[in-house]
Amino acid sequence: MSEKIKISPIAPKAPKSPKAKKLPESTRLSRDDWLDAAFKAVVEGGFDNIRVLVIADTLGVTRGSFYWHFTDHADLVKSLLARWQASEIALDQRLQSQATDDPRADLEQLLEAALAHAGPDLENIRFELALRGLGRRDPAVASMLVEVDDARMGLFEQKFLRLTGESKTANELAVLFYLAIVGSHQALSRPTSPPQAKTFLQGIIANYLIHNQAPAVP
Amino acid sequence: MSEKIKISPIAPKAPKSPKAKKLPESTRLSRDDWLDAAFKAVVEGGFDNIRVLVIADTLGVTRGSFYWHFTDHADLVKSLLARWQASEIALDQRLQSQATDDPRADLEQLLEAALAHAGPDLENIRFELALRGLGRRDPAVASMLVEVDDARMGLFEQKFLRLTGESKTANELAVLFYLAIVGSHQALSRPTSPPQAKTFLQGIIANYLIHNQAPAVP
DNA sequence: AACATTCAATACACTACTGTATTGAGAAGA
DNA sequence: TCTTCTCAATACAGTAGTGTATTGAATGTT
Repeated sequence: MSEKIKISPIAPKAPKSPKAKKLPESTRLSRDDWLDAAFKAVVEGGFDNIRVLVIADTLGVTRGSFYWHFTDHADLVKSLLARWQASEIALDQRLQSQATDDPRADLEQLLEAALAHAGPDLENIRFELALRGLGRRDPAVASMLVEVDDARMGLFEQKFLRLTGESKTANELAVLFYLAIVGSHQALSRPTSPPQAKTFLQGIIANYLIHNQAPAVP
Repeated sequence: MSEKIKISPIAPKAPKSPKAKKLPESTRLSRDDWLDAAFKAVVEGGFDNIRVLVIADTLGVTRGSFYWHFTDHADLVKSLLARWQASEIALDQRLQSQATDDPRADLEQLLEAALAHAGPDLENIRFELALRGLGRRDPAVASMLVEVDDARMGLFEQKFLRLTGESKTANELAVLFYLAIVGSHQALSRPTSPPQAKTFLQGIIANYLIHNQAPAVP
């Protein structure tokens, strides 16, 4: 073995960073704790903001912890993506199981889920937007997003079909519905967006696309 | 003066990178050349992908050139943003001056501009999405985007007002129109998006929001 | 030709990271 | 108690990037 190492730990004192944030009362960290912290990093600065050194600081530990829970940086990102996708699938299934006999009510609920799913500080929306950003450079991520989007579109289309009875317009309305939701995500994620913005956008979309209240124009 | 430097240029030979891309035939570089290269870097990998060392390589020069044209990295980014905003304002003014007496035709043109403005390989759309990503972390960028969005919304609203004659629905339709456009940007920027996707989305938006062809649902 | 400007190359100093190997401390079992 | 896991700290090595100071080569200018 190599003898190039001779560690003399002079003073293994308190954790050097006094700014350690919301550590769950000096417990050991789990893999999920790291994933949660990485999630927040993404929400705040996109996927390029996942830096294990920085996250370790915010968790109040050193990178020694990280490399025990994960093999490397890529492993962290991969796990984060997997966890998100799984939760997304679960949400879709939950929504599907909650279907009623009123397609309009169902669509309202889907809309509510898409916008209210935002979570505190719009975390989920911001994460998803960051994810779409990553998808623009990473084909694997892109195809994952296509899957998720297709699943959602499937739900939309199914409801609109029951509403219109006609396949083509159902598809078109579903597309428009999807575009409006994605657009809302962008709009809501703007730092200056007021709290009532969500209700406002939600109302417009429901009004025009679900309840078809578009004014008759000559 | 300090005597710590003693440079002995052994062999100042050919530009070390044989992969120098589309350099305009061994001319000296201008500030705009750097901005163009930075633009492409953003299109490909977002604003975090602006690295002067890397861009210098693709341009076939060293960073010595960069630090002549720009004071530092921040200067490059700032200039890039300024250039984009200026071109965006110019586009808006051009569109406004091309107004006809048919608000529907005008809206069609605005839609066309918003989607076809894409440019080769959807460069402009991808740049704008990256910009929105930056806006989520940088308040200054965010407010610049609000300005640009407001200007666009102003155009939309004006046209829809002439169409409906009623202020509230005009605003709502303009919002929906805007949401659909931003959503389209996301959809089109997906790597797997086929070329006819633009026409497809454009048709739906025009159909439902400009020509009001939504099917009557009981 | 002499000179000044413009742009680019080089060397150097520095920072911010990742990854690896090893050690250490505390909890859990035997 | 002794041992074994589990998790975290440390030291070290390496990479990728910024910024700065200086030199150098072309290209005008007079």
